[in-house]
Amino acid sequence: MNTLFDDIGEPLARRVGGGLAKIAMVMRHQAWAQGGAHGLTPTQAQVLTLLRGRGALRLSAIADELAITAPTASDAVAALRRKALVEKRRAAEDRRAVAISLTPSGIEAASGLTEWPDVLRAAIEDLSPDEQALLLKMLTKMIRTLQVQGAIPVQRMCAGCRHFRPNVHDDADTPHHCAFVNAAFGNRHLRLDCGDFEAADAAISAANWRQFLSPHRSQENEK
Amino acid sequence: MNTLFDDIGEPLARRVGGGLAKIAMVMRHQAWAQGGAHGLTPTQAQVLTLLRGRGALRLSAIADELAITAPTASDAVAALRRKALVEKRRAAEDRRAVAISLTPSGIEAASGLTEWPDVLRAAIEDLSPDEQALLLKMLTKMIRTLQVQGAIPVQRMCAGCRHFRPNVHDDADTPHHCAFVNAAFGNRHLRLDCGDFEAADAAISAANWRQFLSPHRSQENEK
DNA sequence: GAAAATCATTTAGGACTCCTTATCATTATG
DNA sequence: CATAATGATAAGGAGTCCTAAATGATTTTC
Repeated sequence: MNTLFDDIGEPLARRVGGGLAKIAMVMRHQAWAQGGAHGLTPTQAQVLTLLRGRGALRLSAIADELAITAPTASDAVAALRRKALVEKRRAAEDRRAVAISLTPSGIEAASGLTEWPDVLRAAIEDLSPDEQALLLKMLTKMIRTLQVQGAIPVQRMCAGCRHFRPNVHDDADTPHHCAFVNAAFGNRHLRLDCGDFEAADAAISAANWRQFLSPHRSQENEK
Repeated sequence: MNTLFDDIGEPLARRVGGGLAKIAMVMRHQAWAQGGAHGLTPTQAQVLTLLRGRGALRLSAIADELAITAPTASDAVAALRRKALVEKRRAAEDRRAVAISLTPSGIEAASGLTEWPDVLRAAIEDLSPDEQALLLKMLTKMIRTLQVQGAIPVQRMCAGCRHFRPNVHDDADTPHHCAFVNAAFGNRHLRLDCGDFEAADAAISAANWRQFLSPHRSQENEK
């Protein structure tokens, strides 16, 4: 079982990390190229995309979501305000805070951003649908781990959602269930940013997670 | 077969891309945090790591590998030279070019960089070994696609190497073969940066690739 | 209910990243 | 040999990203 290759070279996890780093490099490069066409930097484009999906946000929320410090976020937002793509208003509930939202031209700019750089899309679509579904599941796992570790803020994803019922159906194609829309779905449908997300409490979330990881519905089934 | 979820929301490839983007975000954030401890920026750390693995390089080679422009690479190298971590020498063969190499303190700094940020390593190691092997295979595919498209320079990876013989063994655990070390290996052993890499010519590379993608050794076996 | 602590954000300042365009040397090429 | 093409750098500008130190606004505490 063990081969020559198991004992030499870098450990598997490190090689996987190296591969992810290369993908990340391409994404960063693409982000510059794509944003440049619209006169936007990667960070600015990210802010726009974030606001498009989430509506008005605090500065601190933007900083958290993008894993940057508040001053950096403030810089980026100021640049966008200069370009009249966002506007700042004092928040009603907490008048220390500001609510940042897209202007009409910001909405337009953000929608133009949706188009993905072809190179990366091609690389993803080169994988079979099954592989893509599997990859999505693995990414979900990794992101969940990062979230639990506190490396990124809570994501609005199926894992961690109150409505998520992993591996409750016998159909191998669509084993999961979403209680919100009351429908079965599969790994290929897993979401990383769902508008209907509601955080589950810790105990449920942890139980769900175990259920998601190991599809063996041993005890449950016998009842 | 088709469910409600297939018709609403973003397409699978886009969600996968979104997941990769989140991972990329974490990596960038970690790169700042890790480099900061050594007084290095992410780009500088990348240059150091690259030189550690590859020895002396031209400036243009560094720029290509990191997917940045020559001026940017020049900036980063100049910053490293100021810190006495690299040295520049005119190349012997082409006196327009410079050969950039690590100084003793550069070697030391580069080896300190090897330690990965725990958060991401944990996220990868949270996947089962089988999943990691599968992920590595998918990353290999994606990187190969990017390489064929010209988005990144030729990588010194198994896919594309003269010594690679994909799916020639019946053993499901180690189906591939490396003619250089003359040993069987599996997906979990795939390399993205191998010192023994030698580029295969286009025809062989393409044939290998098809063989790698579809493990059905139909015709070959009957001979 | 005024002083103190806390919070959300901004300023200030510095090192770099990244780009485009332009300028040198040096090889190639016709 | 004169005209490309190439490898690297300079100049210049917008922006990223950080830490540390202000501002205001809002709670807390005595």
